[in-house]
Amino acid sequence: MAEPSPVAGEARDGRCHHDHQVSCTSCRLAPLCLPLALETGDLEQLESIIQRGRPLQKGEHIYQEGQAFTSVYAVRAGSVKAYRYADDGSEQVTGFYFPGEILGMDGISRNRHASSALALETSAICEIPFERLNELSTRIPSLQRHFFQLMSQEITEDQELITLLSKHSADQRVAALLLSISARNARRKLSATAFRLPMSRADIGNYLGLTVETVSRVFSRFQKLGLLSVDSKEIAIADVALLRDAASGTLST
Amino acid sequence: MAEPSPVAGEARDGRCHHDHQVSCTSCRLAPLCLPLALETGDLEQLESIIQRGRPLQKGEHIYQEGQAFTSVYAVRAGSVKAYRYADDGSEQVTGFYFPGEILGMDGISRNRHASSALALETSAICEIPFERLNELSTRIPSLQRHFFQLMSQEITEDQELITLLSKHSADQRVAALLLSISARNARRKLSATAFRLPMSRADIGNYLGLTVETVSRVFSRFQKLGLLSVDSKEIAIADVALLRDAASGTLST
DNA sequence: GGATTGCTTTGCGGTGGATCAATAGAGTGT
DNA sequence: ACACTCTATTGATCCACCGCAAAGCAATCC
Repeated sequence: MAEPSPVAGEARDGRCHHDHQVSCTSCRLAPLCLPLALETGDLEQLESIIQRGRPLQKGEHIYQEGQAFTSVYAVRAGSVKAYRYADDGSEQVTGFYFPGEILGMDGISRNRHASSALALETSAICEIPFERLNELSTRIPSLQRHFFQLMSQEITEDQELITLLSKHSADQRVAALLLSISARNARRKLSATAFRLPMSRADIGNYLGLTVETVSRVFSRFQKLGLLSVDSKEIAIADVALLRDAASGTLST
Repeated sequence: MAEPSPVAGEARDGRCHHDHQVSCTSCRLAPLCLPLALETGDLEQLESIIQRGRPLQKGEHIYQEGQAFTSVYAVRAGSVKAYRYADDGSEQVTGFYFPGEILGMDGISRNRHASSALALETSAICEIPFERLNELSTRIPSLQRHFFQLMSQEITEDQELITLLSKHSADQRVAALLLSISARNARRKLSATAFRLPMSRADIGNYLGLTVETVSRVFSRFQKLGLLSVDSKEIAIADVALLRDAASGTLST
């Protein structure tokens, strides 16, 4: 069976159709640009339904579990933590979102958000009303496809996290998170080796199924082994190769 | 902000638009019926793109990781295990699928299946070519919506598994899986208290992030405590309340 | 039937990460 | 500068689960 061709006209060089950088913050479409192929007219329509909200302060919620679902959201600047409550009332962090990423798609199935999301720092978030996106999608097939892909990607990422939680050691989990953040930084043309973690150790531990203490210990050990240098939330990856070894479990010491 | 109204004409009583039971196997649309509201003409169109494949034997693959993505699949009879490979080559079970459920949606994002799926027993699987579904969705808005919902549901379920793996003990994980299977049986009008597990202990352990031995020990303990009776793969839930306690971690002994 | 193979159960010792506790540091407001 | 609070680090102990090993049991094949 023949392989399906990639979406026609898909942007390939990390620029959107406005010829903006992926991480551009002036274009309202920024978070959607990368894999999107649209006619100019369609593009204007899409742009018109995206609402640019006021900046959110650290700790402010974008939406909360159980709230009526109306929109998905795109991060334009800052960072976001998504979490849900387990039956025992404890918090479970389900993901971190950085500029150019979409969140809130777990609310579609029941017309109600299945998780909460809050800003980890002062952030700019775009609101994309889902009903209008839905209508637009029926008229613009490539947009429909794009959203199917975004949701599918979310599924894939969740499954990767499942694998991480199910099979990997504390070292591997922390290494994998750092590499993931590093890669996402690179995608935004930012430094892949030095960055600031916007979330607390507690959030990291919660996300990775570890305690704060274990996360802290792993950071200390990694520093001692020369994989990276840690200054509270400032991380500098010193040896990517070793860090990859740590992530795959093949680190010697 | 007003709450979005539910999809107009949505089936509410567990019957599809052919007035079949949810679990009907004679209707090719069975796995899609429950939440679907379509005009008769649309229904025929949808039915015409769904392909009924030959029965799969136990162990046969529906698709494999890395294969070109062309279709999603609906289970009509039997059961399916989905799994992916971790970087170290070990297997990670990401889900079990029963009649009326859809799988393969993780392949959409990269036009390539992100996981493999195989029949756990002799099974009937419908193939739904995604390109044709895509076209159809642009013409039938409620179908588009329905597929968004299915994918969103997959995300929610993955996140529930993440919570399970991250925060819960072996007892809680096993109890949760049994309750999930029980609930899915009930949805198909089958017994919620007595059923046969189609998957091996190894699969269960792999899915839940536990070893075979631990799974086996938990089954034995649950039996000793009178929560259920276990005869290899035949499970009979003896005390649902206690099992729920076990799932929430409030089991006394 | 007997042998082979694969799956499940049970026992026992080891260990990675949780838990408890104490300290140190960073951030915030006065 | 101070006190106060929140977050991070480090140490010591403990336990749930893993890993190995052996035995029991079921299905399949010759």
